[in-house]
Amino acid sequence: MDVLMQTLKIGINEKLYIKDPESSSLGKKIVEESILLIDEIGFEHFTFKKLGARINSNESSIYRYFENKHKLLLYLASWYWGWMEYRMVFDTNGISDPVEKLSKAIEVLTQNVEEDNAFSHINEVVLNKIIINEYSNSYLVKELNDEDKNGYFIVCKRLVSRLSEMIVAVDKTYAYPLSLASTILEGTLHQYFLKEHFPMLTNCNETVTPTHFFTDLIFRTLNLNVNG
Amino acid sequence: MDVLMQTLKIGINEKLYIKDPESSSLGKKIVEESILLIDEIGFEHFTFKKLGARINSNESSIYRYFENKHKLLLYLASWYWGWMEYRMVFDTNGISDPVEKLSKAIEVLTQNVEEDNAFSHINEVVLNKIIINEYSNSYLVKELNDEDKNGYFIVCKRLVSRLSEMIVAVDKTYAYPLSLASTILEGTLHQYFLKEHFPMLTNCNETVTPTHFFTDLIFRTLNLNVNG
DNA sequence: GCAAAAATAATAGTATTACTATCAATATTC
DNA sequence: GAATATTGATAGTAATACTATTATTTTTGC
Repeated sequence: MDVLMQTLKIGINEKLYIKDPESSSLGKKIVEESILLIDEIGFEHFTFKKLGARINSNESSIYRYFENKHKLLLYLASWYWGWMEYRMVFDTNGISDPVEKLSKAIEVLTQNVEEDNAFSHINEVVLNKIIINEYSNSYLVKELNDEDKNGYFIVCKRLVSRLSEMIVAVDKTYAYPLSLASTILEGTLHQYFLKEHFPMLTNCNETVTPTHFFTDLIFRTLNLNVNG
Repeated sequence: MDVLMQTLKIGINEKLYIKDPESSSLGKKIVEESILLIDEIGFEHFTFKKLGARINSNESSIYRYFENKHKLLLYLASWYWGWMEYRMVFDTNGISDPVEKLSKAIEVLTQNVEEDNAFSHINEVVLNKIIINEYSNSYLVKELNDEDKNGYFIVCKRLVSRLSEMIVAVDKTYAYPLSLASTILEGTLHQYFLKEHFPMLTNCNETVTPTHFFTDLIFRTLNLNVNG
């Protein structure tokens, strides 16, 4: 990432926070350390009290940024998908061949996540671990009404439709571009999860990556030659 | 289901319960009504106290069957996958053509769930809804040690490897049979979830089913003619 | 049909969670 | 330097996720 990018900010639905955590150093610390703490003890055991103790702040101060821990997880997930979208768009921008473009998009979306220094208070590698392990905790929620859901998951929706459009650009006759796109995104998280926790349920390992599997899958499905 | 089947029982890892719920009428009622209550209020808000009130029994009595609500969900998930496995084996048994066999297996695993009268105290339709909405709550758990995990998820593992073998039988050269099998199972749940909650992220709807999508996907991937 | 054993119910109690409310102490800014 | 905003400390509440104890009911073995 070059210097131009140092003021980049991933836009997040304002309903997800009470006070924008990007607007103060306490807010950034809340986001930064919540990622690490959720990774360490799991979302279920994560509490604002524990986070407060960890950052030498107070439970009540954290509540002034986020309504509850669930909204905080939604915030982190939103950030993650916004970041993925930005990288996908950035890395495929300028590629005119639709096949090459789709191939690159799949690569960005399925490859192992690495640190991005453009966002110093967020550890993308650990955030990725959280998303793999806890993402479904964020959307499996009876509480959310439909209006809110649409707001919270708009990033995800945009990412799926972008990918779906790239699929259509490669094969106009394919009947299930949205389903294929959402399967790739969810399936990638799942393959990484299995690789870590139930390796006998996947062919992914140190040498075979989810990128190999999904690139092959997409190219076979859309009747293209594999050039992954 | 014919009369022969009336004594069928889906085998479940004994570590998942303290006292076998199939062994008493209270136990069966716990299982039966927990499915309905989890569906109604969501797993997060489900408590043994509420369940006790609903079945006119006592919180403490339920604790004698299940250690906690999480183990109960694992029990239900185990039952579900055991039941899916049994139906898949049953319905594909005797089909000798590998392509036809795989096709039938995909159909059983991806189609809309219907009531199975062989198991009177379990509402399979509602159980399926729970699995779609709450399944990942069961395996996203830092608590489980590896030994236990292997015990709890053995059914799932068996189902994935059976499906994977059917894939290999159709195409010995395909490099990712396990990943494809696990993607189908998880992906099916996800497509049903999207169809219900985020219809703009999937092509599945009233007429296009996950069975269509996945049958097409598998047959294209394994270079076969679609005959779904 | 009755005693012993097992299962269930009722009640109480504890530590933790997920907050809300209030007020005091610090920073910030104008 | 006063006014304002932010953060911290403390207390309090209702609900959750249990455990323990004892009472009551049901089952079973003879």
